Amino acid sequence: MDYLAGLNPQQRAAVENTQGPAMIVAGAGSGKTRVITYRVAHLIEKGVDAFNILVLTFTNKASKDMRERIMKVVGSEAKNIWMGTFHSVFAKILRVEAEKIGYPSNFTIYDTDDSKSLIRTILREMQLDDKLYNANFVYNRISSAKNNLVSHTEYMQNPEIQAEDVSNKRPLIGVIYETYTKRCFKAGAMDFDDLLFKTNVLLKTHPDVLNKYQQKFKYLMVDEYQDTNFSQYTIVKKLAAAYQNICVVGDDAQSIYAFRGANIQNILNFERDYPDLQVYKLEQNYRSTQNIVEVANSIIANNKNQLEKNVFSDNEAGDRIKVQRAFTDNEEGKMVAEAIVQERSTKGYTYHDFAILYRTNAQSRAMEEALRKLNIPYKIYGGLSFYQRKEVKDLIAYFRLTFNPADEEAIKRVINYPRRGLGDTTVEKIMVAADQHNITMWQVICNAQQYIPGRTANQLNDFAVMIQSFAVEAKKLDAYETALYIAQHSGILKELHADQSEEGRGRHENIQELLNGIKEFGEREDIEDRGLAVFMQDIALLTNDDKADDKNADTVSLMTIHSSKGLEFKNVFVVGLEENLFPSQMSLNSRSDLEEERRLFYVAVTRAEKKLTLTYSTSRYRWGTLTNCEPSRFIDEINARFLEIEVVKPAKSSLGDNSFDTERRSWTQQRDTFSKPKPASGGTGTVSAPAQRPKTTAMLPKAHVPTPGFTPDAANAFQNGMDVEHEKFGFGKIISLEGTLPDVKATVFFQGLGNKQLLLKFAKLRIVK
DNA sequence: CAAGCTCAGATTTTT
DNA sequence: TCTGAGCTTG
Repeated sequence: MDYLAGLNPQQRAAVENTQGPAMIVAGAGSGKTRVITYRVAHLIEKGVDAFNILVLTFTNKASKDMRERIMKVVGSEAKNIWMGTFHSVFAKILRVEAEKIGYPSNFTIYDTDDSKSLIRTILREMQLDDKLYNANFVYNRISSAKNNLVSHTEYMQNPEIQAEDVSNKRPLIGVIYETYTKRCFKAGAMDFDDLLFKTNVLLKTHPDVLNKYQQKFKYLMVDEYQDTNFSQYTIVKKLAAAYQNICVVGDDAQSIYAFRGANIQNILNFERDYPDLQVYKLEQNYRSTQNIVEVANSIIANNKNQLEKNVFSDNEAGDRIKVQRAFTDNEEGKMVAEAIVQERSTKGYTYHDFAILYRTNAQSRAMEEALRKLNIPYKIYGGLSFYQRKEVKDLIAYFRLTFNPADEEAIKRVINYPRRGLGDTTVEKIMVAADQHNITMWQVICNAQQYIPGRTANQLNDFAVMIQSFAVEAKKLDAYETALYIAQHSGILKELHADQSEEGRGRHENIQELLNGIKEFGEREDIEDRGLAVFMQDIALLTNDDKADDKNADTVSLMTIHSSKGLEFKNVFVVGLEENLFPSQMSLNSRSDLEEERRLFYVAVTRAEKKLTLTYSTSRYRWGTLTNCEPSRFIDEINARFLEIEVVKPAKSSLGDNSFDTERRSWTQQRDTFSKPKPASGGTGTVSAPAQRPKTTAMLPKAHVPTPGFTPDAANAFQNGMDVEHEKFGFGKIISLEGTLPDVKATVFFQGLGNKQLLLKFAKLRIVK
C-alpha cells in the first residue's frame, strides 16, 4: 500500500477511515483529488466490491481523470466503479427504471436550447407577452423550482411562490410550468433538471427501487459537494441512508454555482445531518507560493458565512502579487501580452504555463487581439461546445427522432431542414392538430391526410416515411453506418457540401467529426450494445471538455474563472478587476451574491502556482460604448503588503520598452494619486483610442440595375425554361415550377447567385424576349 | 415560403 | 458590438 506513504496525516486519515459519514474540507490546492482517488483505491484494496461504490462528480472530465488515476493503483477493477456526473449516473438509472414512472426507457434528454424553445412555443400558444414572460426568465424559474423539488402542482399551491410571481407581474408561470411538464412527458423527454427531479420522484414513490440502489451503493463519495443543489442533496441523502457510508468532499470557499441552484448550506449543514460525522480538514496548500495563499486568505476573510479553516503553504514566499492599471481594455490586453513575452523569455516558461482568467466571455476579445499581435499562441476554453453547434445539433435531432419520434423539439428542428417546403405555418398546423386530438406531432405527421389539407400532406408523408426508414436501417446497421445513412438520406450532407464558404466547410468538417466520433464509439470493446441508440443516450450530457484536449500544444489558456475551477497554472493573470464587472453589477444587490463573487475571486487567485497578476482598466468597451470603470473593491480588500502596484503611464504606446513605471508603494497610498479619467467630450481624449475594431462590413453583391422601363409580368405568364429578369437579382432562367395558381413557386437560376426560389405572385419577374 | 430587416437584449453555466 | 427572434416584404 505504498500509495499511503506520500500522504500527510490528515490526507491519510481521510483515506483510511472508510466507514460512516465523513466530510473532507479541502482547501484550494490541498491535494483533494489525490485523496478521493486513493480513498476509492483503498476501499477496493480492502476488499470492497467496486460494483458497490458510487462516486459522483460534476464534470465528465473530473470523473474520467479520477477513474484513470484509480486504475493506476488498483488496475482494471476500477472500471467497475459507478463513477460519473450526477446527471449521467442518474440518467443511466432512469433508463432502467423509466417505465416505473411512466417514461419510455429511450427517453430523450432535452438540452437548454430545447427547453427554451418549448417554453417559447408554449408562451406563443398562450398568447403571453414575451417581454414580460421572457423565455429565459421562465426557464430559470422552472429550473429552480425543480432543483428545489417543487413540482408544478406544488408550485401552484404554494402561497409564497404565487405571491412572488404575482408581485413580479407574472402570475402564470405555474401554468406554464404545468404545460411544459406535460409537453415534455408527451414527447418522452426529460430536461437536465428532470434527470435529478425524476430520480427523486422514482426513489420516493418506489421504496423497492430505493432499497435496491441503497444495497448496491454501499459506499458513496461526492466531489465538489459545495456545488450540490437541493435535488442532488436529497438523492445522495436517500441513497446513503441505509449504510451511511457517505463521504463528501468540498470547499465552501469555492462554491461559485449558487446561481445555478447550488446550495452552500449543504456543506455548511452537513454536520447537522450526520451528527457522528468525521471531519477532515486539508489545509496545506501544495500548489501556490505563500504570498498567493495569503492573498487568497485575506480575500476570503471578508466573507461572513464559511467553515473555519486555515490554509497555509510551506512553499517559497514567492513574488508579490502584481497589480496593473491600463487605460483601455485593449491596452490591458497589450499589457498582459507583453508581460507574457517578457516572463517567458526571462524565466524560461512555456506558453502553457500562462492563463488569462476573466469574469465574462466578452473580455476575451481584447485579450485575443493583443496576443495575436505579438504572435502568442493561445486557446480559448469554454464558449460553444461541439455538441451545441447548429449543424451537429441538426444531425443529432435526426438521430433523436429516429429513436423517439415523439420528440417534439427534434421535429421542429429538422422538419424543414434541409428545406422541404414545410415551414412555420405547417408546423403551426401540426401543433394545433396534435393539441386538438391529444396526440403527438408525430402521429399527426404520420396521418397527415387526416389533419392537414392540401398537398402539404404529401410532403409530410414523405418526411414520415423517411424517418421510419431511418428506424428500419438502425435495426440492421451498426452505429456508424446508421449515422452515415441518416446524414446522407436526410439531405444534411448534401446541403452542407453545397456550401463552399469558409463557414460552410467548417460545418461540414464538424459533421465529419461527429461521424468519426460515432465510428470510434462503434469500435469500443468495453460496451456490449454499440448501436447508435446507445451512443445517443448520453450525448446530451457531453460537453466540449470531453473533446480533444491536445496537451502537447504550447498555448496560453484563456477562460472564464468559472471554467478554471480545478485547474492550475504557473502564471495567472486575472483581468478586468473593476467595479460592475468583477464584482459583477448583478451581484451588488445582496450580500450573498457579493460573497459568491468574492469566492469566485478566491478561485481565480488560487489557480496560480508561482505568479499572480491582477489587472484593471479605467475604461472599457461595453456593448459597443466606451464606459469608465473604477478599480474593483476586491483589490482594496487584499492586504496591501502582498501587493506590488505598477502603473502604466498613458504613454503614446512605446511597445516593449520601459514605459512601465514601477512603484513600490502600498495600495492605499497609490490609490490617492489616481487621476480619474473623465469621459472626454466628443472623442476619446487622453484615453488612447482602441486599436481598430474588427470590421464586419460584409461585401454585398453588386445590385443589378434593371433594364429601363422594367415591368413585371403576371404570374400565369411564366413557363419552364424561360429566360427572365428580376429587379434585383438580374437575369436568370426558370429551372422548375411548382404548385398551382396563385401559389406557383419558381426555381430560377441566376448568374453568380445560384438557384433562388420565388413565389411568382410576389416576385417582380419579367420575361426576357 | 423564405430572405431580409429591425429591434431588444446581452454574467457566470459542471449537466 | 453582436446575436437571435419575429415581423415585413417579395
